[in-house]
Amino acid sequence: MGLMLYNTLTRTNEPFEPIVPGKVGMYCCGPTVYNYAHIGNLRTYVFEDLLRRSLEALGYDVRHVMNVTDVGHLTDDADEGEDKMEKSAREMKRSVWDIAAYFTEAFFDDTRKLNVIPPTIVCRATDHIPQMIDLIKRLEQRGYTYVAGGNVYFDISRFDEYGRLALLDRQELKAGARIEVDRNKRNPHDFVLWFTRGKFEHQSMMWDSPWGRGYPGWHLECSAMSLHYLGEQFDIHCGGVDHIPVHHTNEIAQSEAATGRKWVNYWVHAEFLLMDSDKMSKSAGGFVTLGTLEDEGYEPLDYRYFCLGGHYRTQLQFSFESLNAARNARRNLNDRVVALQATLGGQPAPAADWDGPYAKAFLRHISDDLNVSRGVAELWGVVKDGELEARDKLAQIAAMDTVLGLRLLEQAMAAVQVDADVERLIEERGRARAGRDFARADRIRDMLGEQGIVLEDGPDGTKWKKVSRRV
RNA sequence: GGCGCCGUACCCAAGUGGUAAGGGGGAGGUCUGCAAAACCUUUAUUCACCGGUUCGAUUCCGGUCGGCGCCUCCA
Repeated sequence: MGLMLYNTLTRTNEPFEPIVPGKVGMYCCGPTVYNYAHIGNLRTYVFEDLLRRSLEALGYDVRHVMNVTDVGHLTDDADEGEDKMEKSAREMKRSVWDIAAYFTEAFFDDTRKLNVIPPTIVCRATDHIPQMIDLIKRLEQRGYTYVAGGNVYFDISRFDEYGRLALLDRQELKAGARIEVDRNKRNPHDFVLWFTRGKFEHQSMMWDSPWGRGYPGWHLECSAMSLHYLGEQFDIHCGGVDHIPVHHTNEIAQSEAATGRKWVNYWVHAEFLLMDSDKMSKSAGGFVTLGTLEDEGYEPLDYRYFCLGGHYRTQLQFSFESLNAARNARRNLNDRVVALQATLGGQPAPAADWDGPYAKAFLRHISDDLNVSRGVAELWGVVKDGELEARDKLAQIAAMDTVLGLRLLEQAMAAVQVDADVERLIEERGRARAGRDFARADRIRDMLGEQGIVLEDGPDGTKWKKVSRRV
């Protein structure tokens, strides 16, 4: 069954056809490492992970490239703003390099906790300055640049297709609506490819270039690195919707001007997470991180499950009430999968089976522009099915979870690891109950409860299971 | 001002030109020393509002009201 993907370039759902059969080149805009990622940022990375896992489930060999922006990102783009890295470094009294290393690590800690598969290649902007300089040279040779006030600019008037992705030609742009127009620019939408020294004081990350010592413009790195790692044409480029009008628009201009050909086939954008009917903003401060959630007693995968509840192209309303619902749902799900695994009596979890009816339906929904909430409904369907054998259920669950990434089987296997001491205590409690020594029986149950072992007395005797800690 | 998106039960959230997935929460029941769990049942005659097209619209079109995003920091 073919994958349909919504392509921002055409604003329609299109059948996905890779350039090379069976292989997918995918570039995702990564974090700017001057602060922790907030959960809104993280939603996008969970979405990208979902896309990657879906492609793999459909049999594609995915080359997933993600950048880490560790330089040259201004608080505004008007040649006036402060460099975010420098600002953060000053505030934390550390070097920009330390800041970058620290927050890069923090970012990957978060994504690992969210069970996001690491990209095939992670590339740092500062490791690819030569590629960026080469790209500017190519643009210069083809006549797409001009130098003004010490900076090298991209001249959008030379690129006819400029703004197609964002439908900019259909907009009456209010240039300078929010910031001062850079007087060096011939067109308000021209953007800087290379900044030279002297623009800002105390700029510590600088490199030599044909245009003077300085540093690259923000958009340049994504073009330079994606061209470097994925070639002059590749399949998918992802990012948040906020990147459509400027960042991705400029990336397209740079890349296609340099190569003279179409660059990316499918542009796929994730919508925002909203906080109190407002988008969550990193720069505005007061944002919620994964650490905040953990401090509140949530597990990272609760947040992943929460993200899976909505479609990636619709704004998702965050609230602790909703996150609670997600946590409860995931606990129920985990408990049920543990119960299924327990019936296998210590045998390993069955291998993923995509041929079952639920798994098939799941894949059909996922293929429909990643309709994951519908997919999750199929997961519940198989879990609650009254006819299927536990083994069949688990095999289909295993298949679906390769896409959902909820670690369902791993947790189930861990939970059913029988601890001899626990078994012994249960037997002891059984004897106490038989002797109607309920005080002693309850004491044992409480003790086990503290270890996350829950007992359930039923007609067939006492069952027990390990559950996630109830906070 | 321009461009784009959205408005579904108590909450989150899918979806379709032919009569509303799923989860959470709530309610009732079975079971039980108690509890928990499990299981069963139940929870939108209705999809912001008003018109239009249609045999039929929540789904298409127009308008109104409300919300959100973008228009050079943002995932």
